[in-house]
Amino acid sequence: MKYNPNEIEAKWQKHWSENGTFQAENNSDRPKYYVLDMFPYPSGAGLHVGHPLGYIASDIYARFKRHKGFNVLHPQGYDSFGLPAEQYAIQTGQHPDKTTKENIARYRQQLDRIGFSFDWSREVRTSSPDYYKWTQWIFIQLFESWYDKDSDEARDIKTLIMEFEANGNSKVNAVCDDSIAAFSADDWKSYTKEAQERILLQYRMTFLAETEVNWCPGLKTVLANDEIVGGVSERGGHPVVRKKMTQWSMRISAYAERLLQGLDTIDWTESLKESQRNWIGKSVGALVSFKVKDSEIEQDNVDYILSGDETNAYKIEVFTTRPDTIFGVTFMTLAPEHDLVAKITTPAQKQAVEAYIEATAKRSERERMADVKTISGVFTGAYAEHPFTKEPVPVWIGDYVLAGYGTGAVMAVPCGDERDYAFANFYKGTEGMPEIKNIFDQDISENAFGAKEGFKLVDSDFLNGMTYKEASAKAIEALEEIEQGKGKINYRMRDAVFSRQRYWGEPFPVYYVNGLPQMIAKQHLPIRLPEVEKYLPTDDGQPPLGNANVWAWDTLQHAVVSNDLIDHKTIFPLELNTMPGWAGSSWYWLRYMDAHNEDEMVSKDAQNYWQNVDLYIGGSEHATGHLLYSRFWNKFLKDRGYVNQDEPFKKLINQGMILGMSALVYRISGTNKYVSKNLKNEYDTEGLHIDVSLVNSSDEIDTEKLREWQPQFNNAEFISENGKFYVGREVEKMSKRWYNVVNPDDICNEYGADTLRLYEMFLGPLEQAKPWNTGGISGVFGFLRKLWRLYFDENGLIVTSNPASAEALKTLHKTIKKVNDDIEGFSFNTSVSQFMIAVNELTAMKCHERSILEPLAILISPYAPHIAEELWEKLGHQMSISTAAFPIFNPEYLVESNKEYPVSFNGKMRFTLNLPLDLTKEQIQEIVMNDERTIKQLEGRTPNKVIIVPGKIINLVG
RNA sequence: GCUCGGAUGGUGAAAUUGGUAGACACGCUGGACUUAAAAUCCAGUGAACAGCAAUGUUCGUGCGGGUUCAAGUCCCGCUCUGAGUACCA
Repeated sequence: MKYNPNEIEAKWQKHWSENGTFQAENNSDRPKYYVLDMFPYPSGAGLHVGHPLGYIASDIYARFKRHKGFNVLHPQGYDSFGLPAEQYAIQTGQHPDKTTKENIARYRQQLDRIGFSFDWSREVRTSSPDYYKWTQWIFIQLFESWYDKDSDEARDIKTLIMEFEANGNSKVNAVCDDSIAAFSADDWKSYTKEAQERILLQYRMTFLAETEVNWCPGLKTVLANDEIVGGVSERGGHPVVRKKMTQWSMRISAYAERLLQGLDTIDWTESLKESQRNWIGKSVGALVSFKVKDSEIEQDNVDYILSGDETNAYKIEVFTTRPDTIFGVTFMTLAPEHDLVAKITTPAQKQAVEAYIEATAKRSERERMADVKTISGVFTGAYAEHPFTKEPVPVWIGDYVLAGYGTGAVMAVPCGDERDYAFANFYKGTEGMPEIKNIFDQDISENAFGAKEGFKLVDSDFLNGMTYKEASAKAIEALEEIEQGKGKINYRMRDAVFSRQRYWGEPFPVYYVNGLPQMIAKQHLPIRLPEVEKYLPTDDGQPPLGNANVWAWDTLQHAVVSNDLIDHKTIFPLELNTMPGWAGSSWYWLRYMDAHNEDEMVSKDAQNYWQNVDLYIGGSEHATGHLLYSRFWNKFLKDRGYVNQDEPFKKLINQGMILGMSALVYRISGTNKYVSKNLKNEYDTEGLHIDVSLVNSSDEIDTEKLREWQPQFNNAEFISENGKFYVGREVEKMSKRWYNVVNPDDICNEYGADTLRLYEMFLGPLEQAKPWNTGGISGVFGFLRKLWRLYFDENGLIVTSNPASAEALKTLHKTIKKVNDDIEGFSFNTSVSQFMIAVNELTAMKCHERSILEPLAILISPYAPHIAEELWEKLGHQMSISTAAFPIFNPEYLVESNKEYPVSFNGKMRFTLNLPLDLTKEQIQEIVMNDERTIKQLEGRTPNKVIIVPGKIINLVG
């Protein structure tokens, strides 16, 4: 009987599917284990061999845990809202739902061929109304919550209303908009309902606000910070500009500290945690307020006056991480967009300041980023007052200060900050730029002294002689005393914009009454995406949902009705934006626990049982997007009592990317002649990508096939070497564009899924990026055939019930140990090696004993489940091998009586010596010293020292 | 610039708490089987030198130092490279 992968794989895939072999139980006595893959976006291109890498690893782990007696949840689904389907719809007019479903069908087919043990009965799709109903519901929960800093958690908005009714907002310590006016309980009660709603909107966890957003004109939508890479959109590479728009926002900043602290409790790679730490960007320092000299009181600008302060001047608030350097302040710089600029600029400087602001506004974000070297700024003519010395401090504007970080203003201390130093030197000698104040006992003639240690403060009044730590604390204390500052922790992470001007996303369950958002009650969800004729924004710049004709909310019928009926009395317009791509992916792991629950996002029972994800495998590109938002939503849902775990993903592993091996032919420039790779340097050539499937394993191509591949090669002339034509190879990302995509279906057809699975694991460590190279696949395929031949010959099963030899038992137990440890350590490549070693050894022993081959089949089944099932069945078992217990390692079989000792002289290994392990050091030394090879090596010398580590090595020194 | 990884044969890569560097596989070379090829099987394969050979010697884990009886592994200083991030006050 021959090993025929295609036949047995189809058979077992059908069997698993029909029998629901991998369906997880929600109420089981067995311990639970939750293994999750990052669910795919079903693109039109289908899967390439890189996609399954992480899925294979997680599948091995899931199957291993089943063998270990766990009730394993290993689900899969689709992140099926997204821009590509929408853009395809714009081009072709096809409904994104249709193309998405087609793509999903193709993905499913490809996934099924690889033999994953997914529980498909729990499949989720973010674009399915059954699912996004709950995404909408979570949004409503966020709207109905506020963040209480005192209890450090999100709470029901009703508790806030009760507090307002009882005490006004004076005692409320909330994460909310800046500059909320104070009001008393009586004030609150006197406000109209509308005014109250406007105030509440400033406290809600998700809120509507006019915010400066990243607007991408090319995509006609706003983008989140994590969707922008190097100043351009991640998708499409379009430029991005700043623009003010009214948008939904998420108060993720409320969770900054908890998101940071939580990292210490989870088992993720250090680099991933570091990315999140950077993104959160905590800095500890102080808020300092500087009075602007000679400025007139203007009560309409109360925003800029510290509450409780009666002075009648403008104040510039700055954030600094170096309050210790307060006496080094030489000037101040405001961002050009800062609101105070227009108010404090002197008439003499007005023209210059306005010209500068105009010039910076014109420069795109990208230009500003690309060009960080150029120093520019303008003096406003105004002076602020130093809080302690009362000396005048000139106020400048400059685009090195960002409006979006801190307060948009800095106190410039050139002696301690490179940027301030460069700015001061650039404008040295011009009006408004004084001499640099040096408050360090250090030389700053060449560079600023940026370090936080290794100095003593001088010329700093009451801070003299102190270190960074002492002086910072003292300065903050003194600032608090004069009410001109306080200690402050600042986070770089901004609140997340949650509105997108797109069609293919979750609609908001929101309608507007007098411009104020109203939530639609839970029982009327989901609010389904309306049909539109065009998927583009409307002519007057409304998002695509502006094209919908039936997109109004009838508050009496509780139904979506035609826009014509809008009367602003009982029928109101619905929200036109949709939710961003990360909405649906920020809670999907919870839905798998209870995928068909129509009444709840997830039942308490299901959530209590499954808790959170034990192992999550996916790409590192989601470090600051999906993985941060998911942690945020999870913590929010925990605060509100819907989940019981602080963190969604206990352990996380990033699989490395599988890269493509592009093939290039070299064209002699300006001709239609092509030269074989090794001749390319003799000509002036340019490389052209050709399809990798035309190339054999020796990088050789059949030029006739190339002629047929694309018309440009029809009449080409090929200059070969020794009758062969070679292509060049280059490692690049797998992409249609480079013709280097390898489809897993092709590998399954030729070798089978088990070979694909083993080979992807054998390629190297899971986390490492690696190029796809089919060169080594024959070795893995050969291994499976060799494995098969331990069980079968041409005539059938050859397994015996004879007792196993000690040698065979040793091989088996060595393998049990290694494979068990490797899977637990996610070192899948090395266990494939161990399987090969085991099969090579057993073949050499002619071992066909059931007592060896049965456990061996179980060991291999997580990796190569189809062949393992087939062997298991042929060995006479009725139940799926996935129900078999993992073999138990017995160290007794590995006990050795002897050790092949390496004998070294001065650390260099010269020969080995086989000795019983129970010898004492003295006995070993005696034998070694009397060995003729030792005598020869020593040439009559006596070693100074003899190192003997029993069971390890022998080393003679001297 | 900052942060976190990585560097080992022709190739992908192994190497527990420091203890025989290169497991396993690909490729290559030679051989067996075959009319031939494919497939399969067997042997060899880090480099250099010496030897008919068995074998021996030297070098060898990016570079330069150090600790140690012993370093791919630990420490110090570099180079290159991948990824993330960036005027963050």
